Amino acid sequence: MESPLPGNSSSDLKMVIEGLIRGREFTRRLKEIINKPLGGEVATIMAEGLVGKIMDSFSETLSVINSDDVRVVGTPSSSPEDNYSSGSCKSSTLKDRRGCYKRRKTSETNIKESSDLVDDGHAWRKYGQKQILHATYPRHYFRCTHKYVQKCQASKQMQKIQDNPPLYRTTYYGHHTCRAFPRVSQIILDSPMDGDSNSVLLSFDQNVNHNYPLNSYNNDPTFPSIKQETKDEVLNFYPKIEDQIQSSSSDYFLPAANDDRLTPATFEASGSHMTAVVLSPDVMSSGVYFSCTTTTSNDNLEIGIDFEECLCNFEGYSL
DNA sequence: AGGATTTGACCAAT
DNA sequence: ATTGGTCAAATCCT
Repeated sequence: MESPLPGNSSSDLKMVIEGLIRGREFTRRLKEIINKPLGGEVATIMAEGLVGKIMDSFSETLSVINSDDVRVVGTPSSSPEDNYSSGSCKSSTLKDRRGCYKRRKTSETNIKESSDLVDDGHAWRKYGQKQILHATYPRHYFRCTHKYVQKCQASKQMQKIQDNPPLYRTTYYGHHTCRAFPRVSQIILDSPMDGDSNSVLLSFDQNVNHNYPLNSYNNDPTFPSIKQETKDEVLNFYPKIEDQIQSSSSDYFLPAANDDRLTPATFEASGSHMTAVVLSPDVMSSGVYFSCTTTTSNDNLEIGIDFEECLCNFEGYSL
């Protein structure tokens, strides 16, 4: 099998996986402590220590990911264009281009299944829907909103594969080459890199709902439609983003190397439950992300960090 | 009015 | 011939 990480050393991948495994182990221990009814002060101290270790694992892994263009899953391809067969589009007039397209060949994919439609942080534009043979539910086709403005080739397909309980399959194709960051409200991440594991501050706007609202003119009631990005949501975090898009600057949006404070993240909040998905800008198109869930109840704060998602993306690849 | 979604048509792959 | 992926006009929403 060819290396899953072209342009990236296997030692880096190994470090990422080890960091994730470490994090998972720390999380497991933390869960044990939390589940004990009477932990006392000792348990609190132990829990705090584990949280610190978990955050360290996050930071170390993110720094590795940030330092290189990690590609995680699928079959490597030399360029986005290589994902498509050569089309036979000869006419240049708009009207004559109808039906003229480059059909996707076997390309780099990342398949994800989940029971709910979690916003992956990218701006998608739906361009088609198709009833697939022997499938109960139609398949929905999405392309990156910035496909034409920034020539971003990323696309995805979403399909409901089960109703009760609901299960959705999302297949990602290609990488995001666009410079627009995932939708964020307002994020202040006081980096744990300074060693103070308790100094993580997450600030977000509760009014922004990143879940998928039902669209009134979506003809498929079983499939919620994607929330469209708003200009304000992007500008909140990168005030000059619009100017940069127009000037085609290539560097402005990139956070400084290894600067975790600028790592983009998305948040979902419902009731007392909040999920933060932190993405590395270099790999967010690869579907690599860390999921940190916090649940607040009265005076208690529970923190769970889900490394399973990350590890799943690395499964099947040998170092 | 501008932008996003819907949906039938078109085309390539099988 | 059939099927899946994409295009683009029509439609809808903000």
